[in-house]
Amino acid sequence: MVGMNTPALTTLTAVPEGKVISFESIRVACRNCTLMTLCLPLGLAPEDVERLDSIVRRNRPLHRGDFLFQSGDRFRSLFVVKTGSVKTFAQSPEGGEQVLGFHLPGEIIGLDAIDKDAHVCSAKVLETSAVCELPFGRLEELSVTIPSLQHQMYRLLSKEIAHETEMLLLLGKKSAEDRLATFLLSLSQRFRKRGLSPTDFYLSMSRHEIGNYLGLAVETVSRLFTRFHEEGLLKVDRKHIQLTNLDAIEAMVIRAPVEEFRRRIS
Amino acid sequence: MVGMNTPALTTLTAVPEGKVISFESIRVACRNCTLMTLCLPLGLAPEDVERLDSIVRRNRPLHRGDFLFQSGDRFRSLFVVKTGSVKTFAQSPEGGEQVLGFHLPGEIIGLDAIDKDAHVCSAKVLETSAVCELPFGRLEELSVTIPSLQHQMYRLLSKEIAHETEMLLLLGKKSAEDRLATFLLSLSQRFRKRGLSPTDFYLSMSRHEIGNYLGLAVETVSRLFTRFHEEGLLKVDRKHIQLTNLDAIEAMVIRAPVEEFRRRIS
DNA sequence: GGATTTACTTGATCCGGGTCAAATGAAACT
DNA sequence: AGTTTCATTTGACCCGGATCAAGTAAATCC
Repeated sequence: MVGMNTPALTTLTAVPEGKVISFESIRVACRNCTLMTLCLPLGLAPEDVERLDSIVRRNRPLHRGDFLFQSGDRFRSLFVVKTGSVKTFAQSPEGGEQVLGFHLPGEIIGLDAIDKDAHVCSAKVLETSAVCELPFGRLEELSVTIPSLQHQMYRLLSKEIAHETEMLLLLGKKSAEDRLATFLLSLSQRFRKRGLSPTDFYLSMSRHEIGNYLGLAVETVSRLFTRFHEEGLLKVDRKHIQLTNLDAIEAMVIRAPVEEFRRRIS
Repeated sequence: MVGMNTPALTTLTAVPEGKVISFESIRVACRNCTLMTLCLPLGLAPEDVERLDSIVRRNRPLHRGDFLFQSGDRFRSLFVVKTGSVKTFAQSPEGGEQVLGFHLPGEIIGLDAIDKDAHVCSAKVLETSAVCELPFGRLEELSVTIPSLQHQMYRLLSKEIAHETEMLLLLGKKSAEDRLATFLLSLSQRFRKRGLSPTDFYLSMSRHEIGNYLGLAVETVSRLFTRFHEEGLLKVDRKHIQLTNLDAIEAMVIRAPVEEFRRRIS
């Protein structure tokens, strides 16, 4: 109980469980944040980063199972994952749940709540995580006076749309195999951007959550991991993943749907 | 060749094919536009609507097959459908194509291009349509000086994210039957908002395009239309649809995934 | 440490919907 | 009007992945 927490995705955190994190350690300014290029400040002048910095709230670390917000909550703030990981999901009245995304450090959560001024999905912490809170009212005020911040906000929102479009393509067209490969490749690339190993990492989410996210049954996910392992694409041990043939996985994702193609030669 | 064009979705347009539309007829100000509550001006003061109006470009009508833009094009403007309909789609190098959406009057296209400053999908006109063009640079300048416009832009972008999230849910979880029902219900509701019949309309897109959009084979779409017809849910004649039992279709969409539920009682 | 619970894996079976093939029907072309 | 072309429908068949059913292994609880 005193040891390190699950290593899942937390190479950046590595926080002893049970101890309260020193507030000093997380009270760093945006300017010093390793996520600076991933997060909002991208493309802002130093003085504007300072102003943005002044509205950021750095809350104490959250633990597995904690909610950032729940569907229906009044929308007050955007959240940026600082360390750890968070999943977002929509739930239907009957309890059915659709995982919408897994969010790594530097990624922003809550953009879908601006329109209705209420959260339309829930966000749950997957492992001990630190999260920055950006009160949206303040952010909006600020963006009125900082055109480049406004521009970044537009870009951010637009990027989210483009990203969801990719997911639509994934769920609409690709096979189970393609989906898992795409998922693993996405994680790999995101880890790389964060200076972590793109080939050796821990999953902070369960097989069930992966399946739900990809529109697959748990059993299918499990079988695919086994098959990928047998085919030498990766090594799996519980939540520990090593991508031993990243090229093959990339190739698997790249080669696009061939249906139309085949129709044209015949 | 001289008669009315296909009635598909064009109850608002009804433009004689071959004749150039009088520019006067489309050169109405946003303030008089029937789409005002659907489009950007929502929540803007009259004087701000005027300013917005001044940057809107009203191009001559486009015809079936015309592109608003193609994937890879430099991003310059957002587009608002004024009359008619437009589809957006992403294409993979091999020619595979994924329909991303069908856009009706008042709906905005191109929001996913802001981030990369280039279009990431293509937009093709499905029937004779009028489209307003909003040069994004101008729009951004304007939104710096009009906080409420900025707010509307954030809302708009956020709404698009929330909408795509719903599509993810659809593609990730639901059956073919649910998908088509959801699609028809969505059209119905959008027609209602535009003052058109929610139960009697023409489809401007082909079965193939519907199937592609919903992640289904053409044959499946066709069979479902037949089955829905047999079950008395609707009448189909070519592209003409009459929803004769809207309640049943709604019920079909509402009842959420029950898998988890069943697991819990056992 | 042993018991219970929960997560994951593996095998067997089934079915929704994709694929293939062909017929029919509209629309466009000559 | 007759031909070509493309869209849609319908039928037959098949397969990927869901579902059902155990079995196994971790993690959690006493």
